[in-house]
Amino acid sequence: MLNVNRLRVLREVANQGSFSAAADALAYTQSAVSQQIAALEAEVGMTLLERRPRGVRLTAAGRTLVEHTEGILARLETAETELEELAGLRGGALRMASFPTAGATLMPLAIAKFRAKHPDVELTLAEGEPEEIAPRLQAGELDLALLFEFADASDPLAENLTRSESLTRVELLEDPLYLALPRKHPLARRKELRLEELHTEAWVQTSQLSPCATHVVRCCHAAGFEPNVSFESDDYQTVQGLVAAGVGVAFIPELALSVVREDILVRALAPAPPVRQVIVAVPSGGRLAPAAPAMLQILQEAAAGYKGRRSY
Amino acid sequence: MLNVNRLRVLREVANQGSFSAAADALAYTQSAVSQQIAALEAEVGMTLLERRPRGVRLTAAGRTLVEHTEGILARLETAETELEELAGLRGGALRMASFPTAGATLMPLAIAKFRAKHPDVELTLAEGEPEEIAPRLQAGELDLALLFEFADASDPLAENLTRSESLTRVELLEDPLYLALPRKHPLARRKELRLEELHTEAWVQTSQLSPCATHVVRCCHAAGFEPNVSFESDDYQTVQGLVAAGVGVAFIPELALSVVREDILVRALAPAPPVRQVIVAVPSGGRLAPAAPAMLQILQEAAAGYKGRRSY
DNA sequence: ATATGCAATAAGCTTTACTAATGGATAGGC
DNA sequence: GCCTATCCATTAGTAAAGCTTATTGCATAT
Repeated sequence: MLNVNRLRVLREVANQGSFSAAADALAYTQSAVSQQIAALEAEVGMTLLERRPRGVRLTAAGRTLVEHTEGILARLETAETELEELAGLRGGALRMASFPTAGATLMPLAIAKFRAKHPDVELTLAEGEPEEIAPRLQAGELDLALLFEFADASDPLAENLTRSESLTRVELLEDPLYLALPRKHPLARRKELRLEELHTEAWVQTSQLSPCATHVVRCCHAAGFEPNVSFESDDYQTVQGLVAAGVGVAFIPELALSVVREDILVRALAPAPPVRQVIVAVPSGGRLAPAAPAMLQILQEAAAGYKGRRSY
Repeated sequence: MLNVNRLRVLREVANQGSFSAAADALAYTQSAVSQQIAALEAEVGMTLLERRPRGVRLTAAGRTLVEHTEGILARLETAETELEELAGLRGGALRMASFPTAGATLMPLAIAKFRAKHPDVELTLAEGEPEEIAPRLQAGELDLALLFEFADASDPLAENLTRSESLTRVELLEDPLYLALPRKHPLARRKELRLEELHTEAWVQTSQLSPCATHVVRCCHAAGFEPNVSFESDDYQTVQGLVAAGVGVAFIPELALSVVREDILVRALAPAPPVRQVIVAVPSGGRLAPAAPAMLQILQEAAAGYKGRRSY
């Protein structure tokens, strides 16, 4: 049986008029295209493309094959479309919310992917802290939420979520916290730091009662000191600015480190860094939005792209 | 894009009613089928088959997909058929000839494969020694011939073939010669033998003037002795019988060893075994039969299956 | 209870398919 | 006429896909 993916390559070459252009269009290398076409020609035992100085042209055999390829690919698309209709991904909406950091990193990626795959589902995204979002999900105002919680802590939100019968939680990603220091800080030359070594520092934090701030304080207590909080901001770009200005040091989660200012340094905490668990929550059972599983899958793929790329 | 081969697996499962049966039909293992279906279901994000105690049944989504699959595969076949028509493999005939050993081994395999792929080409096969066949090919009585020649020798046939403008030769396979001994022969315990050690033996050979016999004699001369030929037969089953009966020892090419009698032993010759080169000859250029390239390709595949399975 | 038929999973290996790097041919600029 | 840009082919190395073997688990029939 002819390999349909190779046929798709052939069609692209025919459309573009050259191997190189087809390679660009398919996000392949020219070599890959050349090899696929060579394999296809070997398979059918004839030349499909006439090589000419400024590209290629279809032979009679090639033309025949491309015509059928159009039909085959069209039919494949029809099949996919029908499946989407069955799955309810044709029309409808998906109301989402996420905590701010993910809203700036994971979600845009996932939304772009989802749009490409299911252009007819209307997506909306709200931002908010976990403690605001969870109730709205339970109330049916949202279809899918991106939350976080601290695994070790007796986090009341986490308790609520795990117990709740009406919500399903899926662990998406572990987001470790790193320490941000001014570039000139004396401890900055070390690759790893122990929390105890920072007991004399001034701290920049997220706002007083937020789970992140609470957790930072708890960590410091565990390390035997009370953090001296000099400033608070819920925007990690601001936090980076404050650290750079020498106002203090700060914990910043990896997801908020997609952009790191030149004038600060990021260091891992030894032995084990504190971690916040990023989770997706959706209503259980019947109240699950048709598009939710598809979005969940895409989120998991996007999250996989974030794993194992810690550079600090 | 959905993977068409997976769709084909799905269709087979739907037709057969169970993974295991589909696996048999496709010459896969049950595991492979299970994995392909699992991958397909992950891809579309829904269950395609309902698992039931005595096999599986299609879900609505599965049914949709199978219907389109039928169309897609049908179109693929149409494409292949049209290509065959273009290549002239629709109708027409291919007149072949081969030397006897290949006629009993390689050719049946190749013919079966070719028939499956191009059922409308009428195949004929004659048997004969290279020296009879080559002239008939040149005369246009044949479209494709399987010959052999001895590489080291100043083989007049080989000379003729390489020089001839009207024939194209393709090297197909190297067919090494082994030594056959009666099971009780004193030298039989050794794994490899040197030709010199056999100068006192009686020999069973192919008929006097055949290229094989000539070559054996030449080898013996090179090893410094004149073989004492006690018997001649052109049928290697007969040769095996004569060796078993203790009439003498014999050279037998690997291709003739697909069946080896229990009461003889086969040994390799050290340091390098004599080899006969199996080649395919076809008329050059315009006189090439349309079906010849396809058959050549199939022969090469069949020959690849013979390589590297020497067990002696 | 046990055997049987079927699917899922794990681990290992082979094959396929891609990338990167390089070579060779041809047309067009200068 | 030579240089250079533009293409395709080829080779080697690597990552991913796909297959096999072996094992497990489940449900029904004996």
